[in-house]
Amino acid sequence: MRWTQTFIPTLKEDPADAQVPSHRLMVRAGLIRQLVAGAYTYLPLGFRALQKATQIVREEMDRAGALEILMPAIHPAELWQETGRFADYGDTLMKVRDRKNALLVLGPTHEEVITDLVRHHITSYRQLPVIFYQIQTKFRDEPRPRFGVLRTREFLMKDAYSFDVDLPHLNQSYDKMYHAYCRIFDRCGLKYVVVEAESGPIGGEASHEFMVLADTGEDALVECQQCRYAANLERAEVGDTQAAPPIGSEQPLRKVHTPGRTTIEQVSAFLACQPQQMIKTLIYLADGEPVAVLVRGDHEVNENKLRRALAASRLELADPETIQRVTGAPVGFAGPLGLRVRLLADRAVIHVRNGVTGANEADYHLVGVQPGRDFQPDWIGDLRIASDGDACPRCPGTLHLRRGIEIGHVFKLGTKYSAKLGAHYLDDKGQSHPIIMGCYGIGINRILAALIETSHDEKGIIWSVSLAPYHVLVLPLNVTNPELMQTAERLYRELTELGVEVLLDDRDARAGFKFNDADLIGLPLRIVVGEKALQRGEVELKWRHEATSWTVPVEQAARRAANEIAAALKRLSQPLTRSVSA
RNA sequence: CGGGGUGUAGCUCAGCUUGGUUUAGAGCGCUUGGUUCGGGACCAAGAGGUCGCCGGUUCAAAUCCGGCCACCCCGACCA
Repeated sequence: MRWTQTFIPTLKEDPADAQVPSHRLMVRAGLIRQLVAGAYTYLPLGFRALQKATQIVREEMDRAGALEILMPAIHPAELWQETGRFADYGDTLMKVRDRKNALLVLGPTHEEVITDLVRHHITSYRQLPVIFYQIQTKFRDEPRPRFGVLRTREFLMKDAYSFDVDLPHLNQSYDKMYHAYCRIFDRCGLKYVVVEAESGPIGGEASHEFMVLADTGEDALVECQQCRYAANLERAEVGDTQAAPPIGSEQPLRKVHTPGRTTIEQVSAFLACQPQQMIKTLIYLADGEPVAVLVRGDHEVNENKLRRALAASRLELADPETIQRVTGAPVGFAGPLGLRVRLLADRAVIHVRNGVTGANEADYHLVGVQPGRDFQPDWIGDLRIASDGDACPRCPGTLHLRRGIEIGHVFKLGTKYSAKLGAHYLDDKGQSHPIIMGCYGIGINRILAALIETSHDEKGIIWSVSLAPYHVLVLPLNVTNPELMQTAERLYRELTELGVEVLLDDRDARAGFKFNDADLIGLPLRIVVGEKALQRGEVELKWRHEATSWTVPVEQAARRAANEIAAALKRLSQPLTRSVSA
């Protein structure tokens, strides 16, 4: 492609509303333009990159044996009401009415639609297993679209759904998808972490997220530096912390007046103690029944863990009236001593010495509290949100808090949808069972944004060879010099014949201008055709990600460049074998 | 949905506080001509704006007031 024949509106200045690097650079490099909040047009360069990502995903899904289909974006609302998700999704569902005033949903995901297909057409174990996938535009009316292409209301997603006869077969399908995901992201040139994620009904390691580490990421995760443990913060387990050496001798229990001090900050400041010395007591309603939950003052309750520990389906913080009734004190003065409800404690609490906690009496706290001596929890375990520096649950290492961009998610669904929608199969004995499902998503747009987010410099984008809109930029320094242009055209022709994707910067512009645009759009390999080198019969090659260039005789240039590109692509598609935690 | 901010030329912004010398401006970009030509050149001449929308106040509104809309940020939310 010739630059003058395509449309690459580069910008010298940063767009005013772009905050994160990927957004800024995608706009400046002429990849995208916004239409409304959370919806972007992909311009030629951006669309080519998107197609590259799409094609890699498609090839690897096909390789894994998944079957590509295309489902509608408009769904009847009734189908969503059948699974209850019409209400669960709430305002995030985009809704439209047709001319008959029937309510339609713009699909945010396709469990309902695929399960509807399967319940009508798959009836026998002989038809299983099967994995369907599609690459299609999804719609979610996000409360807050942001960060350019990272969180939008309309986005391209690869979603796949597996159908199996039982859990062992589901695990096989899951592993297939997991490995396909590793291949996909390796080929894209992304550096990613696979983390355990909240798993829902099946439990165990039933869900993994693929994260690209970036400070601008919206997800928090922890990673162990010694072993391979990594988990979404919602999910992350915490190892048992060693007891801190007791400070001084064990003190007796004492009640102190703390008028109006109800928060950890207020009490710790008032009593001149550390938040980690305090025992925070929270009253929850688990399926309507009050329970008391203890965490250290500097920790937060992880409600997912609490829900599992209680085997509760509904969990909420108690209202002030309930707290008054259970503790005998207003909010802010609850403590574990003397409570008549079930008492659950996070492990860190039992290591506290000379602790501070509420006295279950307005305006009073207790100091010198010794867990074990002064109260005994009914249950002790991991209940808190992991924090930076916590102990790894798998090894003696330490957890580090990181931020990441979620680019993929694999999930064992079980029978959640097949049961509700009646997707059953008959086994070899004629018995009917709900089909066991898994679902597997990849945000295609996020692949591009995540790559740019983690692969750029102050000049612009640094594409991986596999996602780059073109492999090579041929840059003649002076288009009015026929000799330079003949050489540039020759390289363009030869490279194209060798299967290399080339962009020829045939604009009549100054060298510096063209160099800056070249760095901005970030094609992997640049070939400069200039007068000085050409007098020696040479052109100049340079990788975008490297600082130095080298020269090659004109006759060899195309072949050499083609070999470099081929080698780089091959390197990406022969990934290191990664250890799998599934 | 709560809190905050911004809407003026294709882009980035000034002008608004204190209404009228502003016939609405600058830089970048764009067009034409010339000089330049290996890291975002220079000179000259141009094209380009219902000042987000609706209403109000006023002799007079980009500027003051009210309503609405859009976009951005923080939070809540995110199978």
